[in-house]
Amino acid sequence: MTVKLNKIFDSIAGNIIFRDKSVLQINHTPGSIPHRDEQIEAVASILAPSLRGDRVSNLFVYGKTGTGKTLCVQYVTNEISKRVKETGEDVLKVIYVNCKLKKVADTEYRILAEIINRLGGSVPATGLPTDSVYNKFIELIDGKKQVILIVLDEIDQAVKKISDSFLYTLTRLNSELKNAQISIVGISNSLTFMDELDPRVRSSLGEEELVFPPYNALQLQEILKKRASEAFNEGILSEGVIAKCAAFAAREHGDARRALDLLRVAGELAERSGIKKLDVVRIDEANSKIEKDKMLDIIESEPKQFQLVLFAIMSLSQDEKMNKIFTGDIYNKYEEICRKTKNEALTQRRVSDIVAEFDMLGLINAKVVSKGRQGRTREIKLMLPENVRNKAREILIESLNL
DNA sequence: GTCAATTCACATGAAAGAGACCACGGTCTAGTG
DNA sequence: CTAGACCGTGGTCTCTTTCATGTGAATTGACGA
Repeated sequence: MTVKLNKIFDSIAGNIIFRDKSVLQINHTPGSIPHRDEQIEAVASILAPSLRGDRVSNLFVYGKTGTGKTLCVQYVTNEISKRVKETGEDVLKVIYVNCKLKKVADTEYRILAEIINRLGGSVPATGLPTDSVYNKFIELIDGKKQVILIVLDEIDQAVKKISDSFLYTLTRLNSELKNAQISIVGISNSLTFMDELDPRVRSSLGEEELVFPPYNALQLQEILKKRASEAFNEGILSEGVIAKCAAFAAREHGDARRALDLLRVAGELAERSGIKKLDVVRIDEANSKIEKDKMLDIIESEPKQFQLVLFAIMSLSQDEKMNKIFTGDIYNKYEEICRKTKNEALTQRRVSDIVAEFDMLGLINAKVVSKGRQGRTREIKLMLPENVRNKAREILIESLNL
């Protein structure tokens, strides 16, 4: 229905650039997945026994973002559940959980609760002891003979937050089940993730492993061409646009998602400025717009204390004579700002962590340096590009009502 | 001049507290027959 | 008698604080040449 509506609206708006923009959206599932035949086959052959209701090996999938991991696994599992439905036997359930989604599945409890909810049971979002949730889970699935295939996407994020013990519990759950069987498919962005796991978990979880290599520029081009032909109207794309997009994305470790984003945003930009052609310049604009939006989004959605700290950093780096900023400076400035704004100041310990988090987010670049007798600190550089700073300032001033 | 000890200013860890949520079970209250 | 309102308890989760320990090189100061 929404697709239909979109089409109507688009045609009314005299849409000349896009034919079907949704093709470029991240949640779009394409009909075919180029350059991933090998991986799809591998996944399929590992998961195939589930069709007979047999337990399948736990599978572990690595690969950088935008290499099609999630897509392939979802594709295969969809096909399998389709097959199962055709045969009419109810022997398999596939549950997909994205562990990175905050407030949904980023703790042991919530992941479990999410799984149960997907299975049709109901579990409150909070309030129950974890082991009683486990019992409920067992009760729910062990009623009959079946295979539960749990796909844990971005599993590295989850483990980083909550230790690997829950994976261990999950893999060990099979011994408590009389009828049902659980298999786990873990999807991870980090290639070194497996090394950091507890050896017991590693051996039980990593029965099968699969690596998704990044796409190279040529492959990206093909993917883009395919999608672009569906997404854009004829003759919109200028020469070299696709190639440029692919090149950009290939630089970012072959991230196809990034490439598609780039193309979409470029299209939107062209549309908004009323240009009837999508040329190479637009890609550059789109690239910087994506970067900018990403940063501003992060800044805006940050909690108050984080914003205060960031504001302190920004004020300091605006000051010309401060060519190097250290943690101590930030803390002093931060305290001063808190006093002025009647906010309560956090401890230095906490601020130190906040600074570290900004570093992770890429808003700043922090390097631990030792200055001899002057101690050890982080040397901090603000990474916001010039064209973002003013806007960022505005956002901060607004939300902190300075 | 050389070399180890010292020292600074935090980094980094671990543990525990505060406060917000929430479920569950028991008790109380008001409405109903 | 019963449904719903209203606690109290016990659980999770996030953000912090408190207490402890770690750390890399400039500086110091003792030592020997």
